[in-house]
Amino acid sequence: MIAEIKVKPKVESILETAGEIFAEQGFRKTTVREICKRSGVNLAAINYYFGDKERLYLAVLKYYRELAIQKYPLTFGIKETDTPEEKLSNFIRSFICRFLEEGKTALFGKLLAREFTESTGALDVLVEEFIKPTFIKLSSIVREIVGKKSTDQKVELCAMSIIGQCLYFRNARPIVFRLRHKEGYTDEDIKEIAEHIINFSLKGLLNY
Amino acid sequence: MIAEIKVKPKVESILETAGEIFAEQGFRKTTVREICKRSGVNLAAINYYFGDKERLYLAVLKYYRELAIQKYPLTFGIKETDTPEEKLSNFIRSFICRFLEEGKTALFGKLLAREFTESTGALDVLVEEFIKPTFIKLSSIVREIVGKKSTDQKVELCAMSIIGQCLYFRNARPIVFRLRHKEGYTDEDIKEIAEHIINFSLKGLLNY
Amino acid sequence: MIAEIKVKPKVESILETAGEIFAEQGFRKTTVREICKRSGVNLAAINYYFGDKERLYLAVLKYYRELAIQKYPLTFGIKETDTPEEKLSNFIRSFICRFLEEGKTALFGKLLAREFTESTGALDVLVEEFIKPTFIKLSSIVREIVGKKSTDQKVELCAMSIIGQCLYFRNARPIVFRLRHKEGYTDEDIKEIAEHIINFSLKGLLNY
Amino acid sequence: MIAEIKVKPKVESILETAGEIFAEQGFRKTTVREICKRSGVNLAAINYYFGDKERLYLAVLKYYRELAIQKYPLTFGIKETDTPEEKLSNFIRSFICRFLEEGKTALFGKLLAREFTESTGALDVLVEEFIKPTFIKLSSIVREIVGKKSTDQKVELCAMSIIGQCLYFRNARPIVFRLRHKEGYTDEDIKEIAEHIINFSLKGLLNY
DNA sequence: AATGAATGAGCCTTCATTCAT
DNA sequence: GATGAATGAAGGCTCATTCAT
Repeated sequence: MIAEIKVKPKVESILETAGEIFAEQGFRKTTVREICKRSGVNLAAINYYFGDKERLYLAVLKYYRELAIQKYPLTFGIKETDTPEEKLSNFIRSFICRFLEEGKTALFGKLLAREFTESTGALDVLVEEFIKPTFIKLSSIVREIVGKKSTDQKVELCAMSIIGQCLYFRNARPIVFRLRHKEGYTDEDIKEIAEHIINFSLKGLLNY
Repeated sequence: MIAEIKVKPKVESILETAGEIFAEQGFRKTTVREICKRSGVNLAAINYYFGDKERLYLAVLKYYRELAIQKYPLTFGIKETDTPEEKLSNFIRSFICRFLEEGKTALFGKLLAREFTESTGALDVLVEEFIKPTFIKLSSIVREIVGKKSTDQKVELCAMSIIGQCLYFRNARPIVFRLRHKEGYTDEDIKEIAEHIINFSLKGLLNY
Repeated sequence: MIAEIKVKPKVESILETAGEIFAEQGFRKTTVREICKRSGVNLAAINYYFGDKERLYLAVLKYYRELAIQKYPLTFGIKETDTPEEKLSNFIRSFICRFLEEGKTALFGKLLAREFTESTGALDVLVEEFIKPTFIKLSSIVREIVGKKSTDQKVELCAMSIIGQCLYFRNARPIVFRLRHKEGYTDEDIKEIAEHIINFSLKGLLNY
Repeated sequence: MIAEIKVKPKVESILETAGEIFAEQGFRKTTVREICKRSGVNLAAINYYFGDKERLYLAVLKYYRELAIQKYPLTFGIKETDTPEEKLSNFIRSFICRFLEEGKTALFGKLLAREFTESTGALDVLVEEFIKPTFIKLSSIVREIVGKKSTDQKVELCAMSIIGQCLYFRNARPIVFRLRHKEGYTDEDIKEIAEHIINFSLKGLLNY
């Protein structure tokens, strides 16, 4: 029946298209005209649904964040019964997947990465709601591994070393591909990268 | 003699100012108007000297790259007589300084970082002339440390782990500062970060 | 009974709100959005009830004209038994009150004043149905005072001199307040103005 | 010679055209597009020369004010040797001419009148620099006529009565023409109006 | 009868670029 | 060689209006 063909609500369609374009071109370069055109809606629609370009951008960020969290919950697939080393491994695997995999969730990573160099004011919320919790989670795992003797300062630096490695493969993608003469990560690549970071980091944490 | 007072050529003045603004605001947000105003030159000067905004940007990149290389040669302060571990230490210290220190050279780091997310076509040259040599240098050091048994693939991953850590502290600056409630790195901070990465990485490289 | 609580019809609610906003901001600056919002009706209601913004405006003008006439009939509180001088005095007092008093009726004065500088096509009707009768009334009073010797031309000029004075205190309000460093007319002010105009005009009419 | 044909500077051309349109349609209704089109300049010219629409408007006001003052100096053709009555007569004649005559100077009157009902923020300056001086001038003449016994308050009201009459014939123009079935004032009309107001007002001022 | 959703036209402004001198 | 004057293209946004229900 015709009635069953439920059209994807216009709002969602705009959010998705806008997300792609924002991720690809950045906030400034992106024009609302293009978003509307590619979404098949009127130029005034963005004003109608979101108020203005900036609030659309914030909505996009929120939308993709939800999507990302839904697929990769902030627990990072960690069970309380895991050993500290297992926890770290799971964290890294989950983190890597979240950001390196292609698809909608990777898009959030792209948007996030853009905020680092071209902050639009949305960064504060993102840090508070997304990055900080992740960082705290990782720090607690690191603490379990290095034990109580280490200073908080050192734990923090170690956590950053781990995050830094993971993000490099996502942020420096254009570089990596140029060095490797490739055009994308295969699932195999991703797995290999994750295992490497796990191995490298676990050793790095020894005797801290 | 009056004649000897050589005014800094207009071109150079534009390059410097433009670099600051590009680094601070990114390519798109930067307007030629602002560059001209802050350089004290006519609005048409940029088109006259450089053709257009994009070619000015490329010139800026080139200019600051020269400056950076001049201050921190691509040898990274490494002597052939150093032990492999010393070489790595020196490399990391040099790399960290190059990108974390404030001043004109750090500016190149900023510009570079922007290219990652907001590539303007200049990236190819930068990779070839700047990033690749750096990466090859680091890889050869890693190779010395892990020995000949390891695969090239593994060496490459290790090199990336090291670069990733170093760059995190520069690219994720806004995050780091938000997490630490600070506003910049002191010389002490930079030193501490460098030593941490050296320590973490040397252990990470064990038994590869 | 519930049924007896007769809600003020939506149409009237719109007319009142619209009148206030039109008077305050003028036709162009006023947006249908604001009218709808402040009236608590749907954005489409105005087009539904009135056709478009302009026809709403005309309806508003008509609505407030009725209200004004209802409160201050076009007789201007003049009795046929009054002496000509009493008639003029009453006319001026009534006219001044009509336009200087605050409240809904003054609102009509505001709308009218706007039509002078920002005519929307409604002026013709207003002149015919409202201004002309007033002017004819005043002219007949003036004629009674100056006697039959004077020309119609002169009578007309005198009537205009009187109207001009009255309107000045309403149209030039922003100026008057700036000159006097006040923010509105008190009842005392209005009375004083009326008496002044009566006095000034009666003398002005002598020997015409 | 071609060289002698001195083109009217573009800026002035814009000011003139803009003045006409602003006077005719008001600030809001006027579009920069139309101004540019009728001035034969590019759409961006207004931004280039004036910054934005509002600053263009202020420039227009200033331009026409200068023109008006140049033609009708603020002395109002009054000599110190005149009797008070002559001074008032000259003031009124000058004032009437200034605002009723057709042409560029009348345009300033139009713009001024608009500010009364559709103030754009420029009113403050206009009051201070133009209206207040005029009012003070008139008040001093009135004072000379009524003598020292009268209160300042009464002098002020009388001055307003005079101004009110004069302005009525300009602001209520559309009404006057509709009542008289005419389409403009002839020089004869203007003269007659002036003499009427002089006569009416001089008598009105008696025994104050 | 009444409305929430959606639209089209148009406006002001900005910006890189060009042109005449 | 260098610049002040001027421009064309495009962008974000606002607003009255319409349409499907």
